[in-house]
Amino acid sequence: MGRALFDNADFIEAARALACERGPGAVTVDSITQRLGAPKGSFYHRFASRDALLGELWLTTVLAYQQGFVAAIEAGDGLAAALHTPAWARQHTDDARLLLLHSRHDFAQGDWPAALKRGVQDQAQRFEACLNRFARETFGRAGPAQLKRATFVLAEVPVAAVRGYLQRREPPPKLVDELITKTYHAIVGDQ
Amino acid sequence: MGRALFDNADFIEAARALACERGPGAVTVDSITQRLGAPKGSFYHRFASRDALLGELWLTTVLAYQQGFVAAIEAGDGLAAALHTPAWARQHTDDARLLLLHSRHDFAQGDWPAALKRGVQDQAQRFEACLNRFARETFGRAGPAQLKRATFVLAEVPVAAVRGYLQRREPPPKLVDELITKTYHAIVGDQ
DNA sequence: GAAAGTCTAGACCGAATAGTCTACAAAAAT
DNA sequence: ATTTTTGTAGACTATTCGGTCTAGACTTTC
Repeated sequence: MGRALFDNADFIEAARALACERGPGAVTVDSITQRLGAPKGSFYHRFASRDALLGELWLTTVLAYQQGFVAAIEAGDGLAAALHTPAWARQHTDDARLLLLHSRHDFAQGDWPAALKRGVQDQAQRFEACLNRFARETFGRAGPAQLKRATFVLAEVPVAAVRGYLQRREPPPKLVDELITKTYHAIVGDQ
Repeated sequence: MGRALFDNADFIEAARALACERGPGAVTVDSITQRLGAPKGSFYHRFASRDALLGELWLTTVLAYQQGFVAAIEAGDGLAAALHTPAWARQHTDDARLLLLHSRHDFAQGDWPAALKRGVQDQAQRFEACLNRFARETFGRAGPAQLKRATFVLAEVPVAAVRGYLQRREPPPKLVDELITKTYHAIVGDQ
């Protein structure tokens, strides 16, 4: 055969499924191509390396996640930003498992392609900007302590509250939202 | 030479150092023996497998961590149990990095020796018992919702609050205790 | 319809790594 | 002193995995 039997998305989708089922470590080039019935050459015709594929998978996932978060912050609604994590986890269980159960480092340890590296930097910077903005608006300034408060309330606590359910492949119950909300008010309400 | 140049602890110590510096994935039998200047045969004379060594490392570390936690619960002091995590992280930075920055699964994926498996089960059970006791004493009963509240307040939040500092190899500041304490009161104070 | 470009196909290579095996040296037991 | 036990020593094996390379099939272009 001589014409496209697969496209980039096929490979990424196979990788996503594998990462979700058996963790990022199980995403090998062989396992991807095997699952797809594609030859190895096809893979390397499209992706520079395994890291390139995994990096792309990670970056697109984190961007999808971050979108709603940024929107909530830009709307000035911190609580909505904090509750975005459980909401998103309910809608996109697989992606949430990918993102919140593993660190970026588990995806690609070696040499990311330059384009991806920049993409990740941009993403991290946008996230940081959100935290800064929230810290300023809520605590008056954005020193280290205020930034930690913001991180705690917007990111650390929501992720921690959701993780156990993701591990057991259960949707986070409404109780999670209650815990996040109470924590939010306890920290933001009286700094 | 014919007599013990090394003992079990030497290998475990080398493994701990490697895991702390470069993550559990970098703990290979070769890297351990190389660091120690020991031959491979010496390793396998003492440990059944790489997983056996890593399992032992993980189990001893988690037991050391858990000790203070259990004591606080048995003294009926939930807040002390919640604050045990940052306190322990300050005193045992390396061990804390090991334990709180990686999951048990990162240590040994394959076949744990039976003795270790039982040890881990016992440990998990003791931990679960603590959560149960706290849930009953604090929320009246120990249903799923009360257990989640207990886990959130005693484990998930403290670990989440501390993680960022461990990643950057900084000791968690007092602010962390404040955040944990406020969260604790917000959840426990008015269930 | 010939040439060029695109994609499939999979054998092959080199590095890393868990684990084995045999030889042997020193201490302990007899 | 001799035998047995214990542990050192490291070459060797098997496997897994990322990545390369060459051959060829199909499409597009001219």
